[in-house]
Amino acid sequence: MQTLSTEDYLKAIYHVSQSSSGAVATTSIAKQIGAKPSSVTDMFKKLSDQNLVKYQKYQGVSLTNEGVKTALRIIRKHRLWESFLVSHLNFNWDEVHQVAEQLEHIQSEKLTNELERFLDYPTHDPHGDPIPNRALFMKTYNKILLTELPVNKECVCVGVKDNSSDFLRYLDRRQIGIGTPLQVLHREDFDDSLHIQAGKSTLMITKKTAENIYVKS
Amino acid sequence: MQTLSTEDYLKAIYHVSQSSSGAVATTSIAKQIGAKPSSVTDMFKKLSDQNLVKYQKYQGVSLTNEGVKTALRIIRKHRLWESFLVSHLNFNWDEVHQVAEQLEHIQSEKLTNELERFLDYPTHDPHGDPIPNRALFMKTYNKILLTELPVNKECVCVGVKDNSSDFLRYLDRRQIGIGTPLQVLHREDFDDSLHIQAGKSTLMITKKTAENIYVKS
DNA sequence: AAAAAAATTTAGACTTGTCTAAATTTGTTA
DNA sequence: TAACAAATTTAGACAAGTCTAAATTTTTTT
Repeated sequence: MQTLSTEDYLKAIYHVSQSSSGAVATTSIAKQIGAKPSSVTDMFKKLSDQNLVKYQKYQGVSLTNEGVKTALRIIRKHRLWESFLVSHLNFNWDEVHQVAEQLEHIQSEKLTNELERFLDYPTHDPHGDPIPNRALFMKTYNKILLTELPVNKECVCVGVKDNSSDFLRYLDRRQIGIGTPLQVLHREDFDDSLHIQAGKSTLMITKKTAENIYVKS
Repeated sequence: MQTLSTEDYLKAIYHVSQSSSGAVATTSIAKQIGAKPSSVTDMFKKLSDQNLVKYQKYQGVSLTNEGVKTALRIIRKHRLWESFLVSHLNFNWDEVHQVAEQLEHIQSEKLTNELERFLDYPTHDPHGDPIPNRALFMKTYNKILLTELPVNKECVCVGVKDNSSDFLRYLDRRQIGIGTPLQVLHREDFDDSLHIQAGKSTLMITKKTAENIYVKS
């Protein structure tokens, strides 16, 4: 049974370890959590005492099996709640994160499993991220960034890298969402901007936009 | 913006003040919260500093208007979540309390209001307790204890006084729930036990049971 | 490889909410 | 109404989680 704080740390460590290789550094967690590095060191020690991370002074941490499981349980709840908020409570995909950050800490296996059933066992959340099932297994498809897609190849938007409200609302205005069919019509060599087909409309997006959109073909 | 703990105290003070008159005593809150009286005194001072209660040393507390509002906002969330758990997530009425105790602290007006809409503006929770609406107003009907009902008068079960699992599961086994039509067929003078009609079956209940069932006629 | 910079840890302090034990106030009873 | 009992408060301590400032280790640069 974890405290709110340890759960936040485990989740942060999991996310950082996913997007970089090797041990997770003190500073990266400090940034993610919004705490000072000294506080992070303190917490690393506590997590280590509980065998949730492997910690060596000055060398960062890595999650143990138990730590991974705990992190995935929280991520599972987070993404199930996000799905619920969007599908039944009229939240937009840029509004759900803050509330899900709270809901992910609710302790009740029955609640989580019943929520999953109620939502009909969703495999991905509103941002396209995979939802761990009861056994904490999740289906990841072979997604690539839109920048890596060959010109004229058809694909479908399956997720985003940047989850900021600014970006998500921008996509909303461009009518791009999870499931939208996309196709690169032309890549401009000058500034790497792309002319794309998005659903029924054609539009221009910058390189920065394209490298924050995941697609599968 | 309150902490988990202050919210628990405000709710406890509200509940105790509803079931007794005058100021709320330190000990009664200590019992309700499961803390020592000295801790309660500390918290009374903090709540008083925030103008959520009126506190006079050795004289207990009473909620200010702001304190009542805060308590009702928590109770509103608690009862909405209980309703959700029972109506959509297959929880029984004796299982919801513990989870709702956690969910009631989630901070998001949009969430609360959308949940209320999703549930179609329920006026009472699974135990028959009234749910404050957005304006924190709640409809209380003129309920009486089953012990006070005249023999042969028809009525409907609208709530329970004791919310323990033991009692609620007992009622489940007897097939008595919110909305069940009840009628006292005979009151036994010897031990105050009652023969009642509950829905389609007749059964005997003790005085103790009858004085924990609310009905309206 | 020495010096400088960056990252990390330690030490000591603070806040919140809790506790125990002792002191004080209120109430109850003889 | 004096003495006792019960309720309440105070004083001092503790745990969790955080911070700042200083010390230490690692990494990078010259």
